[in-house]
Amino acid sequence: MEKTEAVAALGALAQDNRLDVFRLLVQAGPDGMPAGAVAEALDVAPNTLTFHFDRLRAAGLVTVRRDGRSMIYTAQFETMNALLGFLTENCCGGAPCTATVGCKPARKRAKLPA
Amino acid sequence: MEKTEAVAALGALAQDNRLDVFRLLVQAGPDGMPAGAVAEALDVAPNTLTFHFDRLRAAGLVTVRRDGRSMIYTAQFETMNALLGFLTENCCGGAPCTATVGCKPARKRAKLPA
DNA sequence: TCCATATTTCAATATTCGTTGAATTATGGA
DNA sequence: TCCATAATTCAACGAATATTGAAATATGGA
Repeated sequence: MEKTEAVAALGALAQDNRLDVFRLLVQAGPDGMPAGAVAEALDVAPNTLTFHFDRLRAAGLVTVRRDGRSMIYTAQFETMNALLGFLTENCCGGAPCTATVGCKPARKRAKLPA
Repeated sequence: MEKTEAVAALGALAQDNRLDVFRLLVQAGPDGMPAGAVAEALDVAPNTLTFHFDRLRAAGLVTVRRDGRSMIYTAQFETMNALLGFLTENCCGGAPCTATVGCKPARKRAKLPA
C-alpha cells in the first residue's frame, strides 16, 4: 500500500460515525448490510450516512451493490489488512515483526442456493 | 483502547506530514529525534512542525523532552500497538485473529556512557 | 551581558469537514 | 399508473485543519 492510500484509509477511519460504520460492516461480514439498516443501527441520518459511505468507498474500505431498493455496503478486508501491513512496515527496523497481521471475516459467505 | 482515543490516533496519523513524522520517529527508536532534525529531514517549516507534533502528542503517539536547546520527540510504541489492537478487535468475529500484533523499536536504547 | 540557536506562540487565511433540510432519483408493489 | 420506500444529491452553514509570516521565549556560549 502506498502512503497516499494509507492516509486516505486512516482519514476515513478517523471519525466517530465512520469508525462505527466500518466496525459494524466488519461484523456483518461478506454479505454486508443495507444502508438503511446501518442508519437505524447507528442512529445516523440517511443523507449524512451517504456522505460517510462515500468517504469509506473512496478509501477502498467498503464496496456497494444494489439489491432492489437497498444499497448493500460491504467491508473490504483486503484494504484493512493492507493498512495494518503499512502501519507495521516501519516497526522493528524493517524486519517483519508481526507474523500474521490480518483480519478475515468471521464466517464464510453463505453459498446462495443456485 | 477506547474508541475516542482510537479516533484521535487515527486522525493524528491521517495526514501526510504527520505520518512522515511518526514513521521517522519510529525508525529513530527510543532515543527520539530533535525537532530541528525532523524539520530538516522532512523539509517542513519549524512552526508547522510544532503544530503537527502537538497533534501527535495529544493523541499519545509521541512524547517530548528537552535537551539543551533542542526538543527531543520520541514515538510511543505502546499507543501504536494499542491502536493496532483496537483495529483488529472486531475481526474474525471477536476471536483474536492476530497472534501478535505489535511494534517494537528496532534496537534497544544505547546505554549512554555514564 | 549580549548574541545566536532552537523552538514555540499567535493571528490570519484558505481549505476541508460534518451535519442539516429540502428536493430528487430509483425501485417495487397495488 | 400511482404511491410508498430506499437512498442520493445539492446548497448552506459553522467548525476544524494546515500553512504562513512575524514575534516571542528559552537555552547555551562568548
